[in-house]
Amino acid sequence: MSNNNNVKKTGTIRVQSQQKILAAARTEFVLQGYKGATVQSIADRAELPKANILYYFKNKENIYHAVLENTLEMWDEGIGDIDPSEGPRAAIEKFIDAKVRMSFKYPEASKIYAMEIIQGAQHLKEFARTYQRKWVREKAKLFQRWIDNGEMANVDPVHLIFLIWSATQHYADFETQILTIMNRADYEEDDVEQVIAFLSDLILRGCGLK
Amino acid sequence: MSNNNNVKKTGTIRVQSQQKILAAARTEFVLQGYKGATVQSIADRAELPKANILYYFKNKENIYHAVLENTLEMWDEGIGDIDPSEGPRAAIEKFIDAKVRMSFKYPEASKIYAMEIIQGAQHLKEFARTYQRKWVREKAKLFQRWIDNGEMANVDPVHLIFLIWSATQHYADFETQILTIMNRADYEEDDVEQVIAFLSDLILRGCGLK
DNA sequence: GTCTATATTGTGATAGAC
DNA sequence: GTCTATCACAATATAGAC
Repeated sequence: MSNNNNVKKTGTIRVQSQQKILAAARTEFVLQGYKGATVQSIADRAELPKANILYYFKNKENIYHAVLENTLEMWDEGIGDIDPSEGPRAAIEKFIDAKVRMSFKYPEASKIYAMEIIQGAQHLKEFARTYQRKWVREKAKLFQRWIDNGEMANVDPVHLIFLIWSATQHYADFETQILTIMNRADYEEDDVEQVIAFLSDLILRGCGLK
Repeated sequence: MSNNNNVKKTGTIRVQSQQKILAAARTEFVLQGYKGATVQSIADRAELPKANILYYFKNKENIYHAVLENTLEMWDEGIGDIDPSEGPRAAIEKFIDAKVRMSFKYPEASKIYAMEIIQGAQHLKEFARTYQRKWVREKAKLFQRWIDNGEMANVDPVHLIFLIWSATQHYADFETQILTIMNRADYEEDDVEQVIAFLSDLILRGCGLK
């Protein structure tokens, strides 16, 4: 009876703390890798005692799982879907647009994902096997139909998807290299639009759509 | 005097052991990350006692440095140079060809490199700042001249280089994902040629060269 | 729900016998 | 040059006081 009235308040602290922990963990996992990121370093970045981290997430692997899940949800939402009726040009344009904006907005999510794949995708083989494979096959079929109808050049649809993935994610994953080469400290407002314009232009022309 | 005659033999063992260690280390660093790869795991993979690893390389960081250097040398050699006199079409074709073959032949080198960049490139900022920046600016100038001469479409040369890098390295770095999506266990002979054909075709057309 | 203290394990690195 | 034994330390995770 004495603490019935602060259930909600407690819940808010819980959610806030978990969010802070996940954000801190994402950064640490990117900078130090899974093994290199210590629970202590995550705690320091989240400005919470180490024991609290383990109170909320039980162990380090659970934190990593939570971070990965979070990342995949983003991947899923951010891409949106392709509307078959709009034709190849609009479809590719929208797809590139969405992926580039995601890369610039959530570079850490892209990096976590990339590292996971590079290291063998131990934690998300199932995701690629089921969800992604299906997604790629569906979209590839759609592109193939457009090719068969003479609406775009005869390019391999699956490799086209890989090309768009790699070219767009590159701006998140290789941020450091790109900025160093361009002699800049950070990306600027214009960069997103410029990259979208460049990639849309080149890829659409490459697909015989310009 | 008693062991004068086996100096050469000893030297060979040294070189052989170092090569075995570097190969094992490269694999471990890719699979487990810098911190996750232990000296013991490298020793096990190289089939040598742990103490021998540290005898040859002093400490773990030195092993990693040696692996990185090795990787950069490959990057350097593999790409070759662009001959300004051969024109944009041959230049881009050769560049794509070289990069794709490298990716399929030395996927681990590409992966090590990618992880290093993603994590902030602490060990090779100098490399990007000096060598790579110069390389990109030189090549970009060359492309710009071709554009100004009307020999190719007006695409941003620096972003074109990024696109070719990302699209080609993708087949090494995201190997796991690509194979899973294509429902295959390994790459096959034909794959290299197919990827080269796809990328050359799309990018050349994208540059107005087809 | 928060935090301190600590048990336990594993790692990098060295000393020293062969 | 090779390898065994060991040290010093850092990490995860838990127990239990508040």
